[in-house]
Amino acid sequence: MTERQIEQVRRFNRIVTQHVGALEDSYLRRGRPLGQARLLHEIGPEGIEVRALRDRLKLDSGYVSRLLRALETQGLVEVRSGKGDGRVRKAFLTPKGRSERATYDTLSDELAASFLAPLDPAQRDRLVAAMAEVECLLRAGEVELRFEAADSAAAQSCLERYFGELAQRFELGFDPARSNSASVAEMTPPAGFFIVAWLDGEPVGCGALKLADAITGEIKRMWTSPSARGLGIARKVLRALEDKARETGLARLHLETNRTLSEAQALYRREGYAEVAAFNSEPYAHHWFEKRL
Amino acid sequence: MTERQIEQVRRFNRIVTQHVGALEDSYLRRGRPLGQARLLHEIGPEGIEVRALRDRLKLDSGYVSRLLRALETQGLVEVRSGKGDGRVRKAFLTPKGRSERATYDTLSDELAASFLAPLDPAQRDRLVAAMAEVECLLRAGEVELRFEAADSAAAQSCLERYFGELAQRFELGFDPARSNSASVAEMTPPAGFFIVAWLDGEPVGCGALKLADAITGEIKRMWTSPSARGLGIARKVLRALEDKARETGLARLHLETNRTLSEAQALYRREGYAEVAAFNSEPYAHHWFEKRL
DNA sequence: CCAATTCTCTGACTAAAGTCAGAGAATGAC
DNA sequence: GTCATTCTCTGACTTTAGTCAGAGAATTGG
Repeated sequence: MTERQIEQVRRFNRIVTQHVGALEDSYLRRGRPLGQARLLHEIGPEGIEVRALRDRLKLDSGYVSRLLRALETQGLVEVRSGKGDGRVRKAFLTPKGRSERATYDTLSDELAASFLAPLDPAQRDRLVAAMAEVECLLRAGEVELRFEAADSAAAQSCLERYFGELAQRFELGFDPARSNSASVAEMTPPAGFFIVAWLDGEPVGCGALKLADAITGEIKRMWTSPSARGLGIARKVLRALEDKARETGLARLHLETNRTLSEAQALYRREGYAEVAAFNSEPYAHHWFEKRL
Repeated sequence: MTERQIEQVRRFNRIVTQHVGALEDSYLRRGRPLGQARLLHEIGPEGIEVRALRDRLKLDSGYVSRLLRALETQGLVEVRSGKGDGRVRKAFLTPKGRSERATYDTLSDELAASFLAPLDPAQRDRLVAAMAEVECLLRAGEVELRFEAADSAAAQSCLERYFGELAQRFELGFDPARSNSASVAEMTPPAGFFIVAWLDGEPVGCGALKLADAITGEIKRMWTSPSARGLGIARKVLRALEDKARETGLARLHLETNRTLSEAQALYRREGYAEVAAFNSEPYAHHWFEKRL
């Protein structure tokens, strides 16, 4: 990365914190100490466990307790023991607290509007588009890949969602049992690998590498959660699997895909996979690809 | 502005403050109280007058004084009376303070780099471009227009810089005396108007409207500071002058321009000015424009 | 030269933010 | 059933952040 880029990022940081930060502070605290205001926002309409609150805001337990007491005496919050574990207490908004939060919401809208107000419509569109792009790329930067056991909770949750989606998208539905196998055993080292993409502590994508023979690997189970599309997760996963394949000494990778998955095909072509004749009889496949490593 | 836009701005605010804000705090304070850290950054390599410091950070005079004392006892800062006015004191960084600031600089670079690091080169370019766009548009939103007396300090500073630039750009140089007049009197209500664009308390652009006859106005002295180009300032100034012209009951606007000022011509065309035959003998003009209001 | 003003500093505050060491109840492991 | 652990809370702090009133020097306007 170049000096120019770093310079731009720094300038951006400065300007944006000035704008957002300065305004947020004066605007959104509504005369309340920052600590209390933060708590109030963090307690959603569903309530939140006190320990979760502590965790999220990274505050001392005594401090949180005191802040909650303050909000309670203002009649904004109610803390009561939830059902289940009697030690854990949960904070809820009272009606008054809810309306306070609603006011905050309105102000937050106003703050956002104040960014747009001085601009003309064309500039507004540009600003919004650029903000979406920044947001998307910052989030993309937060994605973390980790190889996981194929039978881990995260892996299984990905696979379930993946199969569910295939069932919806394929003309004929999808039944994993009819498809060529990629069993847990086949995706467990050293027979294969399963990788999970994480974002904000949630699994949002996956992919698997299955060693077919001494020189051939198969890419399987490539999936990205709809909530995390457009962040380049699939590409990252694919590249990570390719690295792993190279490391393992493989010379080529195979994969097949269904014609309804056009984004996937575009990705494979972009990443250097060439369409080849069918190398297996996967019933759900319409295209077969190969890449030499 | 639409709900979708506001939603996007809010999401952007949230994400960015999380990223920048959270990191900046823990990263850049280096164990120092925020107030001290802010002061340390604001005292540049040249030193800074204490009152300027107060102004910039909007802090109480007693508070600043105390913070400076704290930095002094840490050996980071030295406060001494400057030459000239004996009341005004100026804060300077000691060598130790300078190195402390250098460390901060490095960390700030690292922070910026941490945004870029997880991305691939194409994504980095996209992020940097989007950040530049956001920065530019946020700054554009901060521009303020004010009608000012044509002989005010701001107006004169703009005009001086404007003439200086013309002298550089025109093949034949530029001598205001040879050019068609737009004297202070002619730009003073009700004979005419002078408008100044402000950004961060600095004049960064100007424009004038001179009433030629009962139905005709002339646009003159359109200029934007090089430091503020690309923010749409000229367009804003032009539109404000047009509004003023309409208000005054004018039916058409005239303006002329030199062939070297191609951006200006593009602007005039975009804003609905049509090129017409020369309506005066301005020696520096190559193109004459008219717009019906 | 005098009076008003400007600039910085100190003393004396208050409020918020945050830390630390337990106490007391509930739970989990064995 | 006992003991260690978990979770929340209170009391007793410290440090930051920020305000206010005024003192004392230097400067400016007339």
